[in-house]
Amino acid sequence: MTGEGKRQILAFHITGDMPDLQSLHLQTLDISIGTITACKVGFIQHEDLQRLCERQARVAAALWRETLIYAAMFREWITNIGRRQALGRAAHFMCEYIVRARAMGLVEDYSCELPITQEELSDAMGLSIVHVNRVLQELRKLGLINLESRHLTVLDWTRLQEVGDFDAGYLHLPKTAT
Amino acid sequence: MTGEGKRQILAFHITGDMPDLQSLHLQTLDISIGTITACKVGFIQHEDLQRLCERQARVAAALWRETLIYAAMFREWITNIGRRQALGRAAHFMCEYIVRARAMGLVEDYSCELPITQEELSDAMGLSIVHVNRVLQELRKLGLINLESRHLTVLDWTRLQEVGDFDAGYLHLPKTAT
DNA sequence: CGCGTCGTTGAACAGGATCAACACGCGTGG
DNA sequence: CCACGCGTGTTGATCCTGTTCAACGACGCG
Repeated sequence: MTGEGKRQILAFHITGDMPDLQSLHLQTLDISIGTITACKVGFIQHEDLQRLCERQARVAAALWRETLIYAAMFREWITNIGRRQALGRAAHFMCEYIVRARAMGLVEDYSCELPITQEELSDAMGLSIVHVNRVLQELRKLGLINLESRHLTVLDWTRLQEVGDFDAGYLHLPKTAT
Repeated sequence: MTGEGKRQILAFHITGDMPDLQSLHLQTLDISIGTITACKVGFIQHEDLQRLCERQARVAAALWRETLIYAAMFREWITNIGRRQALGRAAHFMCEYIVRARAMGLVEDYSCELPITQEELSDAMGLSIVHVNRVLQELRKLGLINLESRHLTVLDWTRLQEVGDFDAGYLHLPKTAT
């Protein structure tokens, strides 16, 4: 939250993600984490994780890698918000979301759940609610996506990527998943 | 660089920083790194660093921590660009820069070198050059900073922080440095 | 049935972008 | 030594993308 009371959403975590890994080696938590759907959450104490990492360098490297990929996503969001205008920004978001969801096995035929309200989308993309609404309509009108009742279907993957100027490289997924 | 040819600067590194740590555990580099001043750069092979981290869990944790702090800065930039308007955005940038510079011992009396052109600033803050110019003038007119010939002086630290809605917590510096 | 959340729409507004000049300092080459 | 070009900073005018405000409709749930 900004001092002015504005919210910025920094990431959406999906099944299998470890949201709090970002603060593993930091004393204070500089963000807050919340759920937007019903969730099953597993907890691991930081101390336990740290002790594990001390003994198992391989595990440490894997988790470290995970945090680096999140950093790459943060960077991509910076350029998305800083340098792309609303339509491309939204398209880019949809591309990222569906690629990540697919990597978790949540996508069937370019179609997946998107349990995110337009208000949350606006706080993630640095736009107003009203404009998010209009941009989503534009994406629908262009025949790129179908989005209703929390369900996203990508109708034209190639063009959606073009509009969103999207390249999945920064997600560092195994090639089979892309 | 965006597909449209627009540039987004994601971070400025100063003396003592390790710019490429972000790709230590990633195969492909998804960003590019350049210098904007004359620099002395030391190189360490990723493999050497990885081997070191395998044997020295302490070192690994310290470097990992470093990357996490960068991730925290990326997050702060997202909210800065996404949710603050130009004046506050610039003020926030100046606050972050001078705090980081001070932690490296580069600040004397709220004053340090800022070898960054307005064009680079604009690409970092997601603004146009012209608007950066005007916003900097505004900060000067408000008596918050003095910025000329690559030299930044903060004239009113308290108010600059207020205008920039700045809290140094996310930089995770030792308390003595703040 | 009533209420809250979410999505949608229209109109007016504003923050910042874009375009086009120009000023200034500096290094380089003629 | 001077002219020139380049990078950088600055200014004014106009345009446009996205915000804000305000209202309404649809839906689900207690």
